[in-house]
Amino acid sequence: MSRSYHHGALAEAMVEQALNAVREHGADHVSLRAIAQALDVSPSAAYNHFSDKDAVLVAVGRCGLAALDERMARVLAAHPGDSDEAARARFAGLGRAYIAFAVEEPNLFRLVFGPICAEADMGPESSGPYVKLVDALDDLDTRGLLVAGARDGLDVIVWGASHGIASLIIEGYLPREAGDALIASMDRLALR
Amino acid sequence: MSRSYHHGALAEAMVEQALNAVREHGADHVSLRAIAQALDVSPSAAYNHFSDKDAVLVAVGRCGLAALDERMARVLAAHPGDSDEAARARFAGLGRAYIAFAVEEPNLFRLVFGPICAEADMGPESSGPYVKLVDALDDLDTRGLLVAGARDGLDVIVWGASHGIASLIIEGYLPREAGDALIASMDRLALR
DNA sequence: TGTACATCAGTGAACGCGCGTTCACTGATGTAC
DNA sequence: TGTACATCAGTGAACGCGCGTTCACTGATGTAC
Repeated sequence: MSRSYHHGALAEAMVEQALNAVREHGADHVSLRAIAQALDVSPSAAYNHFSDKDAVLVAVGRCGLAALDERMARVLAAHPGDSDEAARARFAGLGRAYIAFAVEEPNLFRLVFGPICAEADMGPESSGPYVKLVDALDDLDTRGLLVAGARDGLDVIVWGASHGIASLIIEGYLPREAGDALIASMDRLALR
Repeated sequence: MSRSYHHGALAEAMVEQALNAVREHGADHVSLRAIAQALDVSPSAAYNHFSDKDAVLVAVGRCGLAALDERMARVLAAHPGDSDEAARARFAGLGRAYIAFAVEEPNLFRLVFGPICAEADMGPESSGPYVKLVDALDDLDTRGLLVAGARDGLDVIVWGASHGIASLIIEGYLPREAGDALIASMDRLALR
């Protein structure tokens, strides 16, 4: 009960608090002061752990990216096995997971793929999600499930299309169903 | 020279000034006061013409959307005619124009497709760019240039992929060449 | 076990800022007779 | 053609705000001897 002078894990607590604030209000409307206040800590306490506000947001972005990666990992785990069917399911599931993440956590999605995190070399190309997509496509290709000649550049199309449709959905330009339509169309165009 | 009391066309001038500010610094870093100052006008003058700041930004967004539409119209005009080749060139050109707009005017692109303009029912689905894409795809389809069964849902894929890749390029997650790669891959997958 | 001291992680007051917006006002313009 | 008046489009001062960040400080903790 007694609040000790030293918080003990302020850095983690601030990131967690900031994460919730971002999820709810978007990264643009998060302030260090509000986070500090929510944690009953002085506004300047953050500076013992972070160089500035953006550093906190980047940490939040890392959490967001990890959450996306975890969703994708869960999908892979849900469709194990060596069969062609499982390989197809993994591919479709990854796309759905990406879009679901955007729809369910739009503010986090915007932060993760927005300018603040982009500047922090936090690129998804070098991390989990992209690697999982590449692996899934390679798997399909190895199994001869891709249309002839389709593999080349397919990463970029699939990522781009998923990302674009996710963005357009969360801004209200496309209906939610566009996500499923995309998966179906990609299957039809690239898989045999 | 003599600055008259009445500006004469303040609304247009503010939008133009705001447009330049958005292009240069991004919509997030534009302030009404700075715009007013640049036009040698009091900070409150804007309120005779706009209900609030967002109204100015929406007007800027409309300009941005018009600029995108004009680019696309220019591409169509550059490839006139009834031949299959022209139809393919129009389709590829539209995609390239979309991505070029994003790359050359990233801040405008972000504003046009961002939350502020999305709230203002300024959707591109109901306006020039999207209609041009649909027409180009219908044209290809009529000519029998699409892979069998590909037309359905293709608008969404193509728009989504273009939008996603454009976004990922301007945030630095994909290289510029990804745009051309996308066009090539879409041709390969959907056209015959 | 006790003590001196360095370091860590907080405090809280303040700086300095720019912002969107409101308000009472006034000069300029247009219109009706 | 001249005059009265309504309306339009500005002014400029002020309100009230929250923000990121700095700074000198101090209480708590850990370590060496």
